[in-house]
Amino acid sequence: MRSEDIAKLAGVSRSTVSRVINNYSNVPDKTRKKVMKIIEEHHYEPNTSARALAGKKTNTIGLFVVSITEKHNPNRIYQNNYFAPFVDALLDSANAMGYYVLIHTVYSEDDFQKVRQAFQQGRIDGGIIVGTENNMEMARIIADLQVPFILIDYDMRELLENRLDRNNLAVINSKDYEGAAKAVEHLIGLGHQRIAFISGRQNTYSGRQRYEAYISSMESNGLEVNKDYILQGEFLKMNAYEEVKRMLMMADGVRPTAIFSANDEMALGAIEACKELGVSIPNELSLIGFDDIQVAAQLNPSLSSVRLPIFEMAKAAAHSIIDMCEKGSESFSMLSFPTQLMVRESCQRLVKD
Amino acid sequence: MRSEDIAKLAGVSRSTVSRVINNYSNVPDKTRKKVMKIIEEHHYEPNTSARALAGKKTNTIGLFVVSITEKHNPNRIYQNNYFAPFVDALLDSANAMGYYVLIHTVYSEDDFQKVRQAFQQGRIDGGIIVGTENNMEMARIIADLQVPFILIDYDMRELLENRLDRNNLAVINSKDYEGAAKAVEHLIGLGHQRIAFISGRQNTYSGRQRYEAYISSMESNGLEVNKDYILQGEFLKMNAYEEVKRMLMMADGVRPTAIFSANDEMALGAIEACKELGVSIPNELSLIGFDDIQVAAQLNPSLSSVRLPIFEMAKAAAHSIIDMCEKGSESFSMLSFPTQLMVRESCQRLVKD
DNA sequence: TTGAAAGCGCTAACAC
DNA sequence: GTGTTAGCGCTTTCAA
Repeated sequence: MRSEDIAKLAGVSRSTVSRVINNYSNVPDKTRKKVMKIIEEHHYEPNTSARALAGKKTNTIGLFVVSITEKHNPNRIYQNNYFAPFVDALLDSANAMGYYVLIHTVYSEDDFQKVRQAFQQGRIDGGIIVGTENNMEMARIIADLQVPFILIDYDMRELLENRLDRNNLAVINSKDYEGAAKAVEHLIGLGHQRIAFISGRQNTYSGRQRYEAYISSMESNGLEVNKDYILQGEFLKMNAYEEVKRMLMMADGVRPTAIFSANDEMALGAIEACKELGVSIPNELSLIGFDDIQVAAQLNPSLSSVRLPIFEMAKAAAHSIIDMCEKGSESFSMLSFPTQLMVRESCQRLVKD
Repeated sequence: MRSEDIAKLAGVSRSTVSRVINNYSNVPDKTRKKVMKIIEEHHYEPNTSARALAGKKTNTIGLFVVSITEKHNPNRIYQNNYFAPFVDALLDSANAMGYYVLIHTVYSEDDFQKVRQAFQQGRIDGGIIVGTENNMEMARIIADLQVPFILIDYDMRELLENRLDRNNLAVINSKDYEGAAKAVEHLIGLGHQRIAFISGRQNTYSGRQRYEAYISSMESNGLEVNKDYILQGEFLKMNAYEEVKRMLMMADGVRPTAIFSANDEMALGAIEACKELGVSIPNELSLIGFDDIQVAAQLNPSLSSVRLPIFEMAKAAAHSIIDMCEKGSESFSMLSFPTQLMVRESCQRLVKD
């Protein structure tokens, strides 16, 4: 069934059918109704390719999930408690606004070509990029596309240094720095002074932010930053487990009394290490994670963690990209969402002895 | 940059460019190379809409995630530990085969129109439907589309009764019945006789299968099926929590010694109820769940559970649908994947007293 | 082995 | 207001 068939049945021309479909004002109510009736009766759907070819939008946005370092991580990105809800909320919002979402994973630099391809092939009107790395090279390629795009969790400073604050480009971030600072301050408030930090990957914006917040919160409170207390966890549970175990076994006399982990996944590794060495949480060691993954609240003791407003971010991303697709954007924009410290059982006031 | 531009630069006609792009055999190596060079130099990508309009495939498959009963459940489908890895694996496989994936959620009967629309608008070559319900009405609509489609976890008997074993249609299931039977037999093997069951939604295939397996395993082992021991959990943690609490408080003298829960989510509810009532797992009560969600292994005590081969199913779905899109299918097909019982700490041999 | 030309289903500029 | 017509960028007969 094509628009011509509808036209014939309704006794009008294809142009009129097109005008009805596209809600043009210059068609009288009577004609509109007549045409709509036929359309509905026959479940007619205009062919998207033909519309796109004739200059219309595709009403499709691309979501590219970049996860290069995790290419060989069995615990892939959708298992990842950050991306799953992000994808969920994004689909919800986009679908509710009548948009389709094309999702593509990017597990290698090569895969990244898919982003460009999806545009050049005319598959999508705009795109969103979210991932475990925030590669400026990629950001530049995207910016050069001159097409609506949203970057999730990118470093504004780097973006500005590279003059990537272009039109049709937007950045949506969470306030990781603020969240991490809250976590460290909370521990300090409980009397802790020897606070260890399990670091994430430094090639991610959030990894760097959380690290910087730890350092500066310690320093601004006059606390010593002990290098032995800074563990390289790479955001991976396994690494954190090994590192925490090593630290607890080594620093026997002067163990830290608290750990701030740059994500919950690594906090789980820390918990395992503690269990193995018989170190009690929170009695002997307080622990705070980051991300507030689902398990956090279910653990025993439940894990304090910094919650990111993933849903709000995804919703904002959907609205923002669709807005840009439909109206274009005359400016660069940036949104930054606040975090929330979820205080649970894994932290305790330090008892002086 | 259009094919005509490439043609001019290469000194050939658009037809020849098209032949090169589509890998036709009747173009000499020399010409092919010449054209390819220009294409690569200019990062030319043929417009998908134009190709589709001219009769080619879109190389896009649709993934429809149906979750009608969960429309208002804050803990939506992607949080769902079943769908997240399914989506992950499907994307992986499809993308690796050069296919794009269009994902759409279906939260209402109305939304279901999107499935039909996606086809009629020419957005996708084939589709996969996965969800929390297995509605025969929907299956029929899909079958009538006469287009490559895969149904995940549908009841074959119902499908056959409705004569929906059509060409271009395939079903991929997990052996829930077998898995549930294994779980119950395991408990029986540990000496349990009073085994309670937390039931899932009966409007799902897996919900029914797990229920039936429980009943028949009990009966075939000569054990009494006590109606008070069959709890309506609806696959929801909250319901399970309430029901288990009610049962434990009521059936005080003759408490069950074991519980088989139709999913892990509900097992978590059971754990909470036990904790509250001071019932020790596994000392006083053994517990097995279903799905083997990520938390299961991390709980203390860790939760025994039946693992579904989600990844394998998703991979099979991707391969199968792409195969159907490319070659069509002259028959109906069905694949059924085995489950695996993960024995952990939440079950104990019954000590006779 | 190659090119010319028709056509896929739609939109939009133009004419009436 | 409405119809006619010329593309949009590609594939694919058909003819050479």
